[in-house]
Amino acid sequence: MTEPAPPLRRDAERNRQLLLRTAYELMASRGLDVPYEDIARAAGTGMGTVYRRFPQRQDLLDALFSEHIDTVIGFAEEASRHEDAWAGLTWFLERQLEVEAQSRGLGELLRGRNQATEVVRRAHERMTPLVAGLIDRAVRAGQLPAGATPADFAAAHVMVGSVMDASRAFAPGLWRRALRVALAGLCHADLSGDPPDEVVIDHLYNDQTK
Amino acid sequence: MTEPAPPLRRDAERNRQLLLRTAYELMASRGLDVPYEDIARAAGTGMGTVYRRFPQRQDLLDALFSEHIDTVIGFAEEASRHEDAWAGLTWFLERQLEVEAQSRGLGELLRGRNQATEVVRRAHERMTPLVAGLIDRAVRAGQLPAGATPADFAAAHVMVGSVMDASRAFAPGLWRRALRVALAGLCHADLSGDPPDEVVIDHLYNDQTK
DNA sequence: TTCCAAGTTGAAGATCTCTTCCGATTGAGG
DNA sequence: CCTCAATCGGAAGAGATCTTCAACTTGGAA
Repeated sequence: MTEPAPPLRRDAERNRQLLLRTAYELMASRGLDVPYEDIARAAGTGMGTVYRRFPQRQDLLDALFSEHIDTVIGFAEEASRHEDAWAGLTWFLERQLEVEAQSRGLGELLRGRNQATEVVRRAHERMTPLVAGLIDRAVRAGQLPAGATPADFAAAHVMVGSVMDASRAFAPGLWRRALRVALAGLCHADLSGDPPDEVVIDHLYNDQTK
Repeated sequence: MTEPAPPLRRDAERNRQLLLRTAYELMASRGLDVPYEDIARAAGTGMGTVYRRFPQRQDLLDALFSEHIDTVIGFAEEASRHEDAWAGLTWFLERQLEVEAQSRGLGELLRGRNQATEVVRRAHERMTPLVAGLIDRAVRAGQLPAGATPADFAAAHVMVGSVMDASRAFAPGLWRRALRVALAGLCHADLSGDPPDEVVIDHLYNDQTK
């Protein structure tokens, strides 16, 4: 299926790596919308080089973040094996947010504030059932109120992330306080009424309303 | 101080009102960043007319939203007179978010996702002490944990607002569930450690990091 | 009715970013 | 060393939005 992909020329491969490092740095601090021209200038190449290697921005995002996303998937898997379901859930959410705290761009990607990459979509497809399993266990254990859904954790993720984005510049640790609030809220709120539709979680993470 | 402001010619005043109505509608659904050209076209005027009446976007925003903002300030005042401090806080937050649910643009303004207008800044200066008073009372009444600050409510506001923005298109009522989570969280979270700096609340609402 | 200051319009220049493209350069096989 | 396909660089055209402005129109006072 996938083309054999002939190896790059030595100089091209060097530029590719350079561009990836440069783009990662820029997106970590400025978010995903860094203009190609800025990336090229910071890397000392021409724009054409960026476009040749990454014709679509998605190509760049995939190359940049797929390993980080795999890391997050790994967190979900490890969490799902946790004996204490609630501990697993909180551990997972905190790990994921810690990763996002390191890179504004990755946060935008994981929280769907931009067009979701196929890679991100698949990641969520992979993680949602694991989270759902943890939630079921936590509810049965009386750690979470009945009615809690994966969409509630997605919403909590978005909520804490919004505080992170709003405060990154002047209070980089404030999101942890917001996380405590969100987690305590999930435990104690009445979640019995109008359960979020199944598809809400997809929309929450994949909507392109900007 | 303020110029006597000579009355507008009849046709100009008519256009002004038309532009305000049109801009309000567009910003309610699309947010504050609607291009002037779109407003002009929708109102059936030329762009020059919009610029003549509202040379800065701030002028337009002030004219559009100041009365709504006064309404919200009124909510804060009414809430501060509530006998039950916690009930006052929840009532206020819910009223404010209901208003924002009606207008995406107003939400962006009140939550500082764009450059804060002077009007908005003053509104927060007005409301913060009222909220602080309610919080003090609620803490003394044992309704809130010690350590709760106005910044925590600002963060809750931002958090619920982010869910509102992310879900407006496909689940317009989802924010109420997020609000229940946030409020329950404020009641039950440990807020004793590292209290947010006094200025955090200003940054949260007024930062232009976009 | 006349007149002109106030008002209106939309083209046009400025910016910003995206995207393409072609002439110039270069790595690596022969 | 030679050759050429792969690669590079950056100018240039396109699209979006902002902002200004000169020519045209009109409300309303005299």
